[in-house]
Amino acid sequence: MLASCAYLFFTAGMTDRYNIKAAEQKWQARWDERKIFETPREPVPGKQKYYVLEMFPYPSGKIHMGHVRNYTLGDVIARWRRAQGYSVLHPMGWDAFGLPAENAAIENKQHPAKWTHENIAHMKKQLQSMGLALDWAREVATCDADYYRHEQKMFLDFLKAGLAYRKESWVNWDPVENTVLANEQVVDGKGWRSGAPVERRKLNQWVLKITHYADDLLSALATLPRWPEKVRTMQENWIGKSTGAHINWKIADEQTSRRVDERFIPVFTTRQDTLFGASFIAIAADHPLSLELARNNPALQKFITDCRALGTSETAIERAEKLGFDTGLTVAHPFDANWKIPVYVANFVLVEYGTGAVFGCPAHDQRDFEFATKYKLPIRAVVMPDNPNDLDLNKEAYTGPGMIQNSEFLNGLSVEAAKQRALEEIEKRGAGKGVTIYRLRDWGVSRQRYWGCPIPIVYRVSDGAMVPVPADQLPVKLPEDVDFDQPGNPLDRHPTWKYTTCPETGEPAIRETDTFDTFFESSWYFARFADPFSKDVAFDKQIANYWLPVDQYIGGVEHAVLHLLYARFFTRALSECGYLDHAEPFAGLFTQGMITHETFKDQNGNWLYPEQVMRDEKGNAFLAEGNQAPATVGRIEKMSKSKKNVVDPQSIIDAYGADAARLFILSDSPPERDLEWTTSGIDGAWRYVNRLHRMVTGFISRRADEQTSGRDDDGASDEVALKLRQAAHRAIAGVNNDLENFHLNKAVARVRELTNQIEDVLKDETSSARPLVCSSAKEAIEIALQLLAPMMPHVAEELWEAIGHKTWLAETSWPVADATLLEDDSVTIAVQVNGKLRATIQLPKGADKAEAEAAALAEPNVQRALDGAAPKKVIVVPDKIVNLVA
RNA sequence: GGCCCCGUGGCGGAAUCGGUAGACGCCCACGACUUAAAAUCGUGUGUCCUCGUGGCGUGCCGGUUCGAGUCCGGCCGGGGCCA
Repeated sequence: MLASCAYLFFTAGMTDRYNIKAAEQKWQARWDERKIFETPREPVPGKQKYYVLEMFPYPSGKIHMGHVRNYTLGDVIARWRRAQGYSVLHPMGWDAFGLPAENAAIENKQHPAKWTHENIAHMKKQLQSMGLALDWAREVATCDADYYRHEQKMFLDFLKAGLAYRKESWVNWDPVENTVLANEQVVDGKGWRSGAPVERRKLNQWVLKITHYADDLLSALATLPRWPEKVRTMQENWIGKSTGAHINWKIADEQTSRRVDERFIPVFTTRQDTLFGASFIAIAADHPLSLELARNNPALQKFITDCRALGTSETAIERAEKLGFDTGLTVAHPFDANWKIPVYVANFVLVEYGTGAVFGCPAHDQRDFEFATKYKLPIRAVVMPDNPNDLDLNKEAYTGPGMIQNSEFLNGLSVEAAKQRALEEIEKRGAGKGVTIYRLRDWGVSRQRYWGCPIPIVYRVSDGAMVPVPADQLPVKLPEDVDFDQPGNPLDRHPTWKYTTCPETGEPAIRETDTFDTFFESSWYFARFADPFSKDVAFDKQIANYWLPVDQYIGGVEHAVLHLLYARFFTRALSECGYLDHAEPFAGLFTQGMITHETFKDQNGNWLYPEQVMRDEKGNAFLAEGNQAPATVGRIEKMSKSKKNVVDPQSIIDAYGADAARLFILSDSPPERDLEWTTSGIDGAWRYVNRLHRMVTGFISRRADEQTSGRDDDGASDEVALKLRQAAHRAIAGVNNDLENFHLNKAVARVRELTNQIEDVLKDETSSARPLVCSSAKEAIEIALQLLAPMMPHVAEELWEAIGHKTWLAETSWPVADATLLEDDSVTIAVQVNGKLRATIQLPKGADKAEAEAAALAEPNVQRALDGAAPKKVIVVPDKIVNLVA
């Protein structure tokens, strides 16, 4: 295989070949030694700041290709902005709390802290071998008490500000991870990491009041133009603002109601315009009224239990059969007290959403339609579409626009107008009021796990009072002596840590044994990076204000409604508590695509690693070892350990070098799209690194020969030299534009094109021997190296030095394109006849229309196409095109 | 079901404002070098034919325009988010 060939050549240390490993290590050591990527603690006067950040990694053990892509993208931006003269902050750290460390502890009897720190050490080495321009002096690991003590303080401040509270609620319980999950962490009814179906449990937990900012989080999306539209839409949908009404339905049958005073079922709706189409009320299984009625009703009790088994996921509920239980109760219609409507307990109503009760209008809601059909409830059309054929109530509900009918005072109004009118009437009658509700729920942050940040709260034994640990007693450190012999949370069964005294009274108290959701740590790390040196505070306010928001944040789209929403909330909450003066953490966001790879299986259907498979000339796959039995090639999918379609970045860096790996990952595919990892792709990148090296070192040695032989300029025109200079300066302008727009694949293509042009010039030995051509070739080579420096920093530095520079490229400012070289004084103009290309002509730039027309008509091929006739019409776009209409 | 994004050579992808479609790379073929192979270098590479500065060609059908990959309408296919 080619990969191994490349490796052989490389390790054979052939003298005429670029020694990748030696050069990469040399430059990494030099950069490191002089600490050139460390950002000064204090803001640099006279320089504009630029904060580049990639989502920090979980220290799982070793880096994967997704990391390589993520950090290469960020590094290109950081190095480029740095060369442009910005004061760049480009830090790195570790999202170090989390479940895998505990699982490793259970499996290997190794303490999570040890496991985590060993992984960090190894992954740090790996990242350093990529040659990233990172400020390692600011490295943080969120599992260190020096980090998490500050978030304990934040939590106390949130508590004071009313942004954190404790409540008993139905939660998503992941039976595999043995912990609670937030709504955002449940995907299709399954745990986002474990994939296990979540269960509903009622638990006491700590909750952050993200809903306090629901409206702001939604409307401020408009202030983030440098975020992908897709992510903004996802957050918008997730927050899910809807306006409607709360309507109180009076329970009509007083006999079943125990109390004498009036009782109501409050219902939330966005379709008050269809109130006259109501035919039932449905309440959630866990609605207080359901529970009350179930006390004396075993059948209802069983129905409620069945509903709970369904889980909390909206999709699961949507797909399940719509089931109901007739309570026997009826309620009075808000617009007609004599109109009695039955009350059902239904499995499709969620107690957490709205009021946990809805009114059913079967004609205009598909869910209600299915329910009404099943329980033979009336279906009454009150919205008439413009085309009456669209309304077929034997088949399905009609949910589109139309005119209201059968609705007394609403008749004749449009849906929108009727919503308004109905709301006025509801409020006039005192039957309810207009409200805005959100789908967004408050963020439950308690996790029943050890490897997380302790929640700084104790519960006094005497009276059960909940007492925050005073700020001066922080951090509440995780105990180190824990065992994982039994399932469950080791903190909960810890013999001493758990037992403490109340900071207020000195009485016995028990610590909160839950820890924070690990999304807590990642919600403020970007601010800590601004000032990780502060000991007593999370960060200096002035310094954090200076660096924030992050100018360019880069990471995977999978965090669109998790981390990115939490971080936006945290930034607001921290600002409210006096830590910051910002609302938004990330001014620019870029979401990269996944790395994919072919999948392989053996004849028994077992997944195979790519290195276990060889391909013959026809592309047939077979086992590389043993009996060479045929293998099947499957779909190209996201690299994943379970499908074994992974390539280890370390083996790539070892065999091809970091530059080639970086170049390939930047080439071809636009960064936002998925990138297919291929052997031929990395081979191509490797070839380019060597070709560049060969070209430049060849140029250097030849120039040395010619200087000693003292050849003269033969006085010929410098057309070749000019063309090359133009190409180089156009490449500068082009690459700037590409980087500005994150089109890194195009930037790579542009520099490769420039390299081709330089090679073409050098190939012609007579012209390239002329001093003018030679000096322009040197200029073009230097520009190419400067443009390549952000992408392939090592080989660029190596050649920059070889060509005679004493200053490093990493400390050289970005080249500036000479405007006079960007424009040509003659242009190629396309000549079309009836819109079809028939010729191209060369004209001086800015030639007038008559001149262009005359030149176009003079072309024989144009005359042939016109068949001798004069054109009926002539369109001339100066310097671009001439179109002759026959 | 609703909303959004995307369909360009054998492949990944370019084409910035509606103005020369296919930059750059991969694959492949042929040639040079070599005892040979690899590497390297060179040439070709959308498609069809009558091999011409020829016809056709950017998922399909239609429209706007002197001119459409690009704009508009409808359809087909893929993906995402919400139901």
